[in-house]
Amino acid sequence: MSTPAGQLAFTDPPLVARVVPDLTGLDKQFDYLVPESMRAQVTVGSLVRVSLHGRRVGGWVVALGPPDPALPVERLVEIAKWSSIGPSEDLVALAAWAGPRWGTDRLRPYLVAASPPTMVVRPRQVRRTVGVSAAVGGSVGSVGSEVERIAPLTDPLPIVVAAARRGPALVLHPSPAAAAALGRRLRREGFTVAVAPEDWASAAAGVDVVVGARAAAWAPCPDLRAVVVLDEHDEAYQEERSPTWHARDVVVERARRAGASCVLVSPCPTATAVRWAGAEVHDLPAGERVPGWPFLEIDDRSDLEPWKRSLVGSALIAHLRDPAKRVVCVLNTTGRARLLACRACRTLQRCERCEAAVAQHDDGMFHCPRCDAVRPQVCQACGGTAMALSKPGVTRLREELEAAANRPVAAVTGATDDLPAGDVFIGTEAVLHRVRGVDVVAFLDIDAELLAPRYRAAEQAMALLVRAGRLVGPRSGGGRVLVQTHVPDHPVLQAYRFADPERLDAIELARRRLLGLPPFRALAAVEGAEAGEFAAATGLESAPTARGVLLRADTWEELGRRLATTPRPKGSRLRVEVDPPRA
DNA sequence: CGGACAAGCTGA
DNA sequence: CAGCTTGTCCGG
Repeated sequence: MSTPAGQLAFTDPPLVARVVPDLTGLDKQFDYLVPESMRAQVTVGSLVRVSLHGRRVGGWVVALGPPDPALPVERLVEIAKWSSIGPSEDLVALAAWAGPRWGTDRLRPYLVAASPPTMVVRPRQVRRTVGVSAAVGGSVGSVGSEVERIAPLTDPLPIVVAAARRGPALVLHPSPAAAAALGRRLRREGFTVAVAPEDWASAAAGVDVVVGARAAAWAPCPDLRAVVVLDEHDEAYQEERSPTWHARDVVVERARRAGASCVLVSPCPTATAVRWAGAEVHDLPAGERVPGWPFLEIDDRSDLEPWKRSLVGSALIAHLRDPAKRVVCVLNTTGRARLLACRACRTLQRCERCEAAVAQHDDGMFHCPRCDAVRPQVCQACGGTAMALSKPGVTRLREELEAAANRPVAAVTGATDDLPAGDVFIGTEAVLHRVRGVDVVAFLDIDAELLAPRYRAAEQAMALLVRAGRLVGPRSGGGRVLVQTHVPDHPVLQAYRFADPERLDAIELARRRLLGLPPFRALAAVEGAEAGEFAAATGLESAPTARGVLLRADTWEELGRRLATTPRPKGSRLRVEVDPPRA
């Protein structure tokens, strides 16, 4: 095995590794010499330690090859240590694709997601039970790329099992806990399963199914044959920090490169998914579809005069007064009120410093959402102290609901630790993640979601209604979702009511195409003091927004490439969000 | 990222 | 001009 070092130095050409250091804010790659003793271990993707500028840092090998002619071998330092196996070569290549796709030239965020949580010396061998089917003709492109539109209450297990039978499969679920539970069910079906990220070593060795949440889009899965994305519409699939990569888009590309099938499953697939699938959007037959959709009760309040618009309507009161019912009320306005007017002089209350409309928090004080100024509840025009709450929040509504219900009502916010006792709750949409065993979920102001000034508003509202529907269960069980609305004919409400979300596809795609929105064109939000300057330098179509600039291009590739290659203004702290969820 | 070194401010 | 802060550069 060991040969005199002197001989090798003459016979073996030097091998150079290009290394991405694991340092945030250093988006550069460096070349290192691979020592003879490490040649068997160091591969593309390996986690190594190298000395950089006098200190030891971890990093990833992203390429191996002969020395760069511009950089003589004598100037290179040897890799100090091989630490762990890492992402496979094809995942390193996928990371290189993802960089510009989400507007960056950094590989690190993706390599982190693709790496084991703890060092792995060798894959942990687990036997596969399913034979690897022959690769599909060697041609690149997905086989069986489709959207499966199931009902909110339909069990997706048969779709996952079918994929797992096809060969090594990667299955994503938006929630880590649900992904782990799905893993247990698949084991009971007889498959070998690795749950990402904890079973990274088994996944790398090869199992029947790798299952996990968003980051599992980057989990190892050798010989990948099938990909399944469950609840494709869920926003948890998009990384909230920059780069804002989306797990669905990552696995769609991954499947395409591997020649694997890819199935996106959802009761309300996004416009992106529907356009991607083209003709391959499959629906359940009506007989199976309708029972899987919860009952939607629409409280049409469009005939009420604006000043009579209490957010506690008669349909809701009827449910509240039924002591047998557990009711959850959803309102996405926190604090006491988001908009207030003086009862005496009718002046809308604004910030004295910056003129923005002030909100009233739980402490009763007026807080400016823009400049954070605080002042007591006194009208800036006439000194009056009585206020009309034009846009009341959770705190104020809790009192009103309690009066209407004649029983205790608990407010549940993101900050609430333990779920309070009782059978009536009010909170922002976070409450839907906290409470279970519910008879009625009531959206006090669904219009705020349906008509929100965000291009994905309709799809996001539908997702919210689906989540609520899963909480109340099937129509046969008596559960119901109640919406109070001034737009009872809104396509989202009608689609839900008739268990027929297919009708939304054409409407949504036409609107997106007309307005030049994804999936037809590409969008990015840039925020920060230098956003305007940077936007101009990209040469892209730009429009100012409240917090910065919105950039547009015809394709994600062009948008991302310009964002990645345009130099940032000197000490700029820019926030770049490709496909911003709140735009 | 974090160390090295240079340029700028303070105090006598 | 020492002593310190703040900024810019750079790493293989």
